[in-house]
Amino acid sequence: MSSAREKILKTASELMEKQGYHGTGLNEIIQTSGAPKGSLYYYFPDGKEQLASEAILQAGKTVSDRFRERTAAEPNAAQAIRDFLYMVAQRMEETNFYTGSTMTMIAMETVANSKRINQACQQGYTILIEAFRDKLLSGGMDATRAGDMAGMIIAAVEGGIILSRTYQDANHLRRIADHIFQMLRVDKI
Amino acid sequence: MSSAREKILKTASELMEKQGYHGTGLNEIIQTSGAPKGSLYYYFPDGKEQLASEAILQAGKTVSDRFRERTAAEPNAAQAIRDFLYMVAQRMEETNFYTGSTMTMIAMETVANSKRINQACQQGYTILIEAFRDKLLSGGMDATRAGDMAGMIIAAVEGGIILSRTYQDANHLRRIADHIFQMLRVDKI
DNA sequence: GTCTATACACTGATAGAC
DNA sequence: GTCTATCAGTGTATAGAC
Repeated sequence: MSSAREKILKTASELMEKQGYHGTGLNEIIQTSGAPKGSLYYYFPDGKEQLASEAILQAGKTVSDRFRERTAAEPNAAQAIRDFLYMVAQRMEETNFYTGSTMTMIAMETVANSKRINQACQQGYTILIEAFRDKLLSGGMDATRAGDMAGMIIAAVEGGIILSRTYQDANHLRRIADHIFQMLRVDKI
Repeated sequence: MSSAREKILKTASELMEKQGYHGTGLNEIIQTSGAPKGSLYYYFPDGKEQLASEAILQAGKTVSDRFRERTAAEPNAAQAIRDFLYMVAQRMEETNFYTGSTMTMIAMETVANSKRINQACQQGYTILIEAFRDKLLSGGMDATRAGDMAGMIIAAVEGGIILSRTYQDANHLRRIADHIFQMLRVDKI
């Protein structure tokens, strides 16, 4: 895998997470990444749409992989999920609330315009929901409820990230995490 | 209140709800609204930033007013909230999932760039959360829990709107609504 | 209050040399 | 693979006539 390609993709992901799809220019991506300008359309012949699609998919995979890693050691699913969300909250604080959800913004911005990006967002969310669902399954929750709850959790967390980012206060997300924890304790998993 | 000013504000609100802040141009707003072009900077001397700030505040007020109206007749708070959210879900279906949250996208896009817009978003969310909190209070919930639950509900609903919009399926939001209903039934309000 | 015209930066994208 | 130069279009914003 080429280094220039990786740098461009990583920078695009970070900038779009902070400023959104339309708020991030290709020139800005090139300058920030330090990658050679001629490389952009060489590695991403379909331009910005392709770049965003790949950035979203990568972001979804990265988060779900990280979730699986960080929660592997904790068999208590409720506890594991809360711990992970607290980690996300702390990361938001450490990054001036610019991080948290690469997908949310791009998903909202581009529904009306790009089928391709929309499909990438759907895949990204699906991967993420599956990771949470699997953790609930491993805790002994039945399949139907696990799928339902995983979707619920992702929705609440996305909302919590939005509020935390808007109010610049990660405690909104932490309260969501606590609530999810209480909710899951009922299932004794 | 001038008609041209209102038309510009309304159109800006609708377009930004669909395409986001950076995805919506001032020329597009003028053309779509049919308002005279010379009026934009006459009524909004601070340009796009002012326009977005006012659009957000108005959107927050509109939604919270509508919530208070539609839920006034139903004394059961849990039922009232669910009914309202089902109405939002139906409206999303009727508008090709372009509606649902004027604030979310703009809030996320502009945190890094505009203090003014960010404050408008905070106010908008606060107004909205208060409307839900008041309904819970009127149902007999104690103040601390009502404030907490209102924030939780808004977060879950925002997340539900994001998923519904991304997957083009309003049932994501309806499932959230059902879950909130179950959750509130525990409080017997 | 509304009009036209326009300034100037920046956008995504392409061409052709090396 | 990477470079430079450049395209046409659009972005926000302003000036000055009416």
